[in-house]
Amino acid sequence: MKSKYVSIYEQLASKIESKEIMPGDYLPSEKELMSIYDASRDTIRKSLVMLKQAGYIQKTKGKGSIVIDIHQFEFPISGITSFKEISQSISGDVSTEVVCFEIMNADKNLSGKLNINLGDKIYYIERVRKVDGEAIILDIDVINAGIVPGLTKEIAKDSIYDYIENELGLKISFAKKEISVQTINNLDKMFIDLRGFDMMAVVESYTYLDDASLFQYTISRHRPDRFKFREFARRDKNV
Amino acid sequence: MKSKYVSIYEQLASKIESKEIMPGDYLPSEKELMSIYDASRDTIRKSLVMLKQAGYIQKTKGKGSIVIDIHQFEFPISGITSFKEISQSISGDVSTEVVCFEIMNADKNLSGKLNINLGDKIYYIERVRKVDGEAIILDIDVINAGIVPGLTKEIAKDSIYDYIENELGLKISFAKKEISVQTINNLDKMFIDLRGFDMMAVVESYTYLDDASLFQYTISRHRPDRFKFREFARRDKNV
DNA sequence: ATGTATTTGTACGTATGTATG
DNA sequence: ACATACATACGTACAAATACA
Repeated sequence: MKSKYVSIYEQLASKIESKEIMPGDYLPSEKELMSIYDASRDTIRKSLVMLKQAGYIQKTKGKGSIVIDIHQFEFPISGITSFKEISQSISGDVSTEVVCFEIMNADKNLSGKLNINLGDKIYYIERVRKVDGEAIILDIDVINAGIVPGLTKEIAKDSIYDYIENELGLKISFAKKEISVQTINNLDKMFIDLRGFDMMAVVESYTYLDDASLFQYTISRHRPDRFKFREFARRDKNV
Repeated sequence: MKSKYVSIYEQLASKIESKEIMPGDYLPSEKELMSIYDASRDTIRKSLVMLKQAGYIQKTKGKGSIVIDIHQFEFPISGITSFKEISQSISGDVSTEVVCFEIMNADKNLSGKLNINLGDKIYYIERVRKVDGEAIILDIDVINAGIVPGLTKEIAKDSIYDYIENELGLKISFAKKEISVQTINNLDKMFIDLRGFDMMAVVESYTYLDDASLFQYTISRHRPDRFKFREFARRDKNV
């Protein structure tokens, strides 16, 4: 059962996405929204906080909530988004090839990354992402098999996140990410259509479930000409 | 006057930073926090939402709020942070050289970036950032002089954000950022100690005040071996 | 310049629902 | 079954910033 304030957030966000409410316009006041959606001020304000954090609106005391123009021309790449989810907004033919799928015992390096004991079961997966037939991304996933059991090569070819959330019913909650630029390595040379590039944009992620357990360490290596990372940030974190 | 929930957030965050409350520990329950800080549940929950968004804690219904270990080893580079603020957490000798400071009329390109009229007054500033004597970052700032008047070369050498917030009393509120990797250009060759690198990590930012006015467009070009961008992201945006 | 209405921000209270142990 | 803890949703009151007559 979805909560009321999330539902109101989604309705307002979709009105903004569809340009029914344009950038520069003010939303109805909180009082008006209360009667429009038959909700208390508390509920409306929670929806507005979500809109604010997501970069849809800017609130000003005494004035109102204005729609800002961040969302109109591009989709966000930041946050926690699976490749399958991202690929839906990419124009072009997208495919995934699973070039390595192993269940193994964690060595010293990998057990450290996942904060588990030496020898614990993990999945080690390498996937190449192709856009319009060109191999441009190499994803290396290390997944704690004690938390995420039953993975198969077929699932890895489709969407691991989909399996975790919809088959296992687990909730992916938060991630720490680190972006850097690194010189190419042997895996890049083997699997990526490098086109002469000698560096790769690298996103390392540690991803956690809602019980704060770390289940995944990912290295995502992108050919630099096809890499773009977008972020919406707020200096003032108040709610 | 700082609000109560922000003050409680700061107290709890500092207890976490200082390891008085360790990762893995649970915070006192909301009920207990109410009596500790003599506050209502609403106020406590606002503080906890801030802690959650900032990556300090994970909340679980029925259990409590556990401290997670994201903040222990590193500071975030993401968000809206001035170079002066970042440099305080860098070990090493940091300096800034203002290699270009001009007030000029916006041409077609720059007026488009700042969403102003052709010919409006802007500041165009180029700054080289050195760490331990080595030039590793080139920052190019285009600032709307109608919104941020009175800039000087001296201010640019110190901190423009400091001037905007503390001298002009304006509030920097949000930014849209885009990270990419680009081949070096003539400015890089002129000002950066390239050490043979032929690409740069580039962060483009559009930064806004709290009245949703766009005042700054920045291109920050980093030598790739010294570039690192960290983000904390949540898949579930509820408040 | 002043006062008033509007709008958002903060703080508190109460009740009920849902997940955990 | 029960107690505990967080989540949602309703309400009230007042403060602070803004807009306007």
